[in-house]
Amino acid sequence: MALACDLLGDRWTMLILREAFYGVTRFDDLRTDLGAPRGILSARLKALVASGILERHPYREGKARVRHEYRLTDCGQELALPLIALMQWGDRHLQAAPSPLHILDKATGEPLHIALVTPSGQAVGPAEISYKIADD
Amino acid sequence: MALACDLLGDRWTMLILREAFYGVTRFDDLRTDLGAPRGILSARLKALVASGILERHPYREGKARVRHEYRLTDCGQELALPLIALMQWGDRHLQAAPSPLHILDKATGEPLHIALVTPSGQAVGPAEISYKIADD
DNA sequence: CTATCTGGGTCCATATGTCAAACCCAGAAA
DNA sequence: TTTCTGGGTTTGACATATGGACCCAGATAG
Repeated sequence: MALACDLLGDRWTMLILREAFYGVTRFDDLRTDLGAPRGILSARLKALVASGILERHPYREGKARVRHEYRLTDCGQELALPLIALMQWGDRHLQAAPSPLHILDKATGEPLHIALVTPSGQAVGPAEISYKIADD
Repeated sequence: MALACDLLGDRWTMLILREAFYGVTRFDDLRTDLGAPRGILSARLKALVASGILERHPYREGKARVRHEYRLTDCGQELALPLIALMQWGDRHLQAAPSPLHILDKATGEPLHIALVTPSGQAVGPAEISYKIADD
């Protein structure tokens, strides 16, 4: 977890990933959306690629020359849960503009929220949880 | 969410909160566990208190003089979900020492993991999720 | 009464990170 | 041949982090 914090624990990385989930994959789009300096953005993207969260994909639009976009890998996709958890916490506890992103069940359209579940997929309330430190 | 990142998105804050969940509440204990410089720790704790995630509680041990400990508020307690989500992601994807903390169902002892659930408490797989941007 | 120890900090000089603006490069268009 | 544009890297001023020295209060020792 210290590693995860090292990797994600700076002002921009989480925001870059949020944009990636929104589908923003191009350098300049990220830059204008986030207002991050080019140098920082470049460094963060490089680090995220190096750690396997993003992948650099070449693409070409019409007959323009080859460009690159940054796509989430599977590993990166799975960061959705922590990110959504953080977003929902922020929406509940920070009196800021709530995030406009709603997460819905594809079939029923019900809103979804983050919780702890048993292996069989049943949610468990905060009161029913116990923590245990492994011996090893 | 930008606010949440601003608040939590630095190298130490998450780690401080992890310690708080482990039950470490005193300045010097935090300092030795994390190896963080005093000044930073002091500043982070102040910020976390100011934003309502921690509370400063006076206490006295025997007849020593009054000290303070930093306890999670309710708002801080709810950060457990994002933190656990991040921890589980790190355990799965970062080849680091896995965190020794296991999260169990108090009744059955089953291991719990983070997921998205419907309002009725049923877990939903990643494939069954749709995202929607609010109009407003 | 003075010296000293300890938890809980603050202060300060330096190393590191962040920022904005300037520069570079490749291919397409003019 | 010059200019434009996406996608960067370099540069040098500025902000933040770091670790060490210093401070303060109450308890205890001499």
